Amino acid sequence: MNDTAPKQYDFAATEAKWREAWAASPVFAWDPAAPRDQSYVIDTPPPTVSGYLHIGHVYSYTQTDLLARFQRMSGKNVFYPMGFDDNGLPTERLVEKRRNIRASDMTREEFIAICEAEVAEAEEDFRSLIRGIALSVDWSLEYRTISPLSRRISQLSVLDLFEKGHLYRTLQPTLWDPADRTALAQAEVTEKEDHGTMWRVAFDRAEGGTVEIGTTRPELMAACVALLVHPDHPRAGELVGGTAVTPLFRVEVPIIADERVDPEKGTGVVMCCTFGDTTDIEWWRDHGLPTRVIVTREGRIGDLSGIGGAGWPSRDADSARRAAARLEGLKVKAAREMMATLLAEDGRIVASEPVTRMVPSAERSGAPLEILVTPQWFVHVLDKKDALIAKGRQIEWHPEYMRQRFEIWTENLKWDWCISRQRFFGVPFPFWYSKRAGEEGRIIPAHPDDLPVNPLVDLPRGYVRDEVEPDPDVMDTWATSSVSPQLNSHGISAEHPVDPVRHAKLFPADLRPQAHEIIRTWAFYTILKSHLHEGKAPWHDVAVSGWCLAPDRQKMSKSKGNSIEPHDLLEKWGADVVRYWTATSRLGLDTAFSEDVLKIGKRLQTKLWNAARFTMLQLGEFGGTPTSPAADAADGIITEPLDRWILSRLARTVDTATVHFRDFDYADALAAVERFFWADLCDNYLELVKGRSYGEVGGETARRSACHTLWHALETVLRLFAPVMPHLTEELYATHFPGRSAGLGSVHARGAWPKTADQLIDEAAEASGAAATAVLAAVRKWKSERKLSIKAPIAVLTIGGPVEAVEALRGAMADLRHTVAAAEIVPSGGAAPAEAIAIEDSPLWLTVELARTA
RNA sequence: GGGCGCGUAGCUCAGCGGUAGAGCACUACGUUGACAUCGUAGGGGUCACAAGUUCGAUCCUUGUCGCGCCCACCA
Repeated sequence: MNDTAPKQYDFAATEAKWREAWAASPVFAWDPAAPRDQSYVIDTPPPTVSGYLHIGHVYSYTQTDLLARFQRMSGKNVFYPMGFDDNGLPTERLVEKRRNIRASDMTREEFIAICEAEVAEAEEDFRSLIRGIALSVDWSLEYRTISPLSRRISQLSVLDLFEKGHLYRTLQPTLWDPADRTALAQAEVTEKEDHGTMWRVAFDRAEGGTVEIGTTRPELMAACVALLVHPDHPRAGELVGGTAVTPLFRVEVPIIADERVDPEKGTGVVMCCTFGDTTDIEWWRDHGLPTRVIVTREGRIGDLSGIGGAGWPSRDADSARRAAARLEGLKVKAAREMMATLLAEDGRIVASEPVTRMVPSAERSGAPLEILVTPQWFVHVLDKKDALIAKGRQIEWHPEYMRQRFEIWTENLKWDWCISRQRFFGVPFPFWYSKRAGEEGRIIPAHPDDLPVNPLVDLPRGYVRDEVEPDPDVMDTWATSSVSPQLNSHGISAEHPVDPVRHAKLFPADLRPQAHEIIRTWAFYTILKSHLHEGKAPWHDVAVSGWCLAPDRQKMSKSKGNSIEPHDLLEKWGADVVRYWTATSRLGLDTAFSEDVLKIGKRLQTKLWNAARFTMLQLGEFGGTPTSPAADAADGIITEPLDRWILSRLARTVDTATVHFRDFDYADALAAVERFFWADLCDNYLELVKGRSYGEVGGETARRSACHTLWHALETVLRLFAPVMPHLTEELYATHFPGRSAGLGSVHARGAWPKTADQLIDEAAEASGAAATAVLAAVRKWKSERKLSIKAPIAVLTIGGPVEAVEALRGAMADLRHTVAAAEIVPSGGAAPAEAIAIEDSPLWLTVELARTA
């Protein structure tokens, strides 16, 4: 026993000490030899190396760590890796911003080299933060989505999808980000409010007269391929089947009836351009309209010289050329203004009014999207919605309502998943296109054994350089991160094993922790890939964390100036207190940052430190060798009712905490442990047992019972708090329970969680304890109301009430007498006298006769 | 426009068909052998609003309002 612990807890020094110790210890290591049913596999979110560390990382990663630590302490062989999602567009954007460069201004190799360097630096920041908050990850499992193995597995994934017919390459209208100059998937689209103008433009009709359309994008006029009108439009009969002539370009376009036109909007007549929005695609496809794309990959109006040519006839080629000359090369937005001017000059603008609407924009760059026709790789998803929703239902979502986000997103999908990106820092597609005579254009997949390949450098088996055209694209970053379970398990499918033994042990995983805003991306794509590769759900549970909001409940952001730097937070409070704060908020719920909660954590830390010191003080030279509460009780060591009471309360706390943790309710688990520690143990038991532990009340047997109980109570409480406050509990455990600590290796070790079977339940003793604490509280209150010291001596304390209630107190009388400073306690079987004080939540009453003091 | 979540003491949050809870903050008193404290007591809430179901609603139903998020074909 060691009672020479410093009076105050130095969190900074202690946390630093254990950080180092854990780094060198195997306590968090996954054991590859252990059987699957003993393992708990976590599909850790690999943070996107796209920016800065924020408090949200601390918040959500810590919550996962609580669950990981519980599982490990419960005996599971926890697979808890850390990964970095370092490839892809997000990283490229970070690099371009930090280095003030453009990927397009240099060779691909140069740019990738810069990315690698920048990423290494950003990852080190993450590692430092993750160590700082004491995530119990096994660093030997660290992975990066750009590593050779990850590239190999990502390419295997694509190859497997290709072979199974889930992947196709096609030239079709696709969402396009003109700022980053790449195709995008639906999940990367966000709506942005835009203030624009609705113009009413008059088209001439071939049949004579005019027809007015409404548009917010006149710059697409040259791409107009039809006018559409609702069949119930008042002029439908007159217009449908006729021909309109576009202003300026003087191109004839058909007027078509279609139910999808909203008669209430604009003029009730709309122009279909290739392509202004997704409805245009439907009209274009359904009515077999020509393709006249005029916007370039850079978001400018391209070459319009085709107008007036054979495939694109114009009634007035000169007029078309004059308009084209003013427009070509302009960015879309400038072209819009120019077109408005040209139309006005031509007397075509009937009216214009300002409108505010939501425009689909790229999530990353913020640029309004275009729809271009480019060759891209797609994964079939639209025909698998039902199967995916069914897969989602095999997974338990925490909280349950988050499942809906997945289902709503899945149901509303409009596009297959475009996974090719015209970017650089990513995983290339393992494909070439044949130029060999007789098979021109044939897709040549890489041989699986050759992966990873870079088709720009490598060649497919049996071909020479001149015979192939390499696929130049890289994969969407989600196409690689969506196989994060497989990046860890080292396998994709039965057809493409990498390490079948490991894969069988790690896939499917047990837990996917993640934030709610990426349900539509990361969760969705991961479920999709697992389904397509092996027909399985990728995990058993999904734990969705909420956000950390600023104290004003606004979203934290640098620009608003209301954000809190993780490093400042850790420096001020220490990791354990920060972890306490995150442990008090539940999964899925957004939480306002609150210093008050940190203060409570700080107070708990201090209290735990002092309670441990005090317990050790009481144990003094205690040389016993406690085993477990249950065993010590069976051996006749735990004899006193109050000892049996606190151990019974402890047993119930262990049970409650265990149940809550299993149910992902770490916050409720913590609350139960706190309640026990603060109220039962500190406020009551430690006070009640003082006399006995000092040898002033009862004999040697009673003292021994107290010492064993104190020992068990503290030892168990430390283990219960261990997931939340790892440094403090490790320090106290190692200091005060060196034997146990050495035996386990750490308070955090596999199997260190208290076992229900080791606990002692004694209902009779619980009744005694409840009665004793009720009396204690009543006497405290009585003294407090009289402004007396708690220590004020009592001559006679009379306790009466029903026989069983008084009887329940019997074994606790000596402890109670000492604690309330009473010379004598008299049990009474009689009726309560007039001056008797009722005791709350108890049938007992009492009377107090104060000692005469000099 | 649809959906989901939230709206409980000044603050952060529990609770949930039967006379409202915790911690923080505030006030008063006490400070006892661990406690840069701790303990006891106190003030403070028409549980967003309205209607309904019920013997009884903060809790169930419906509607309204506010906040946030997700989704939506945005001409």
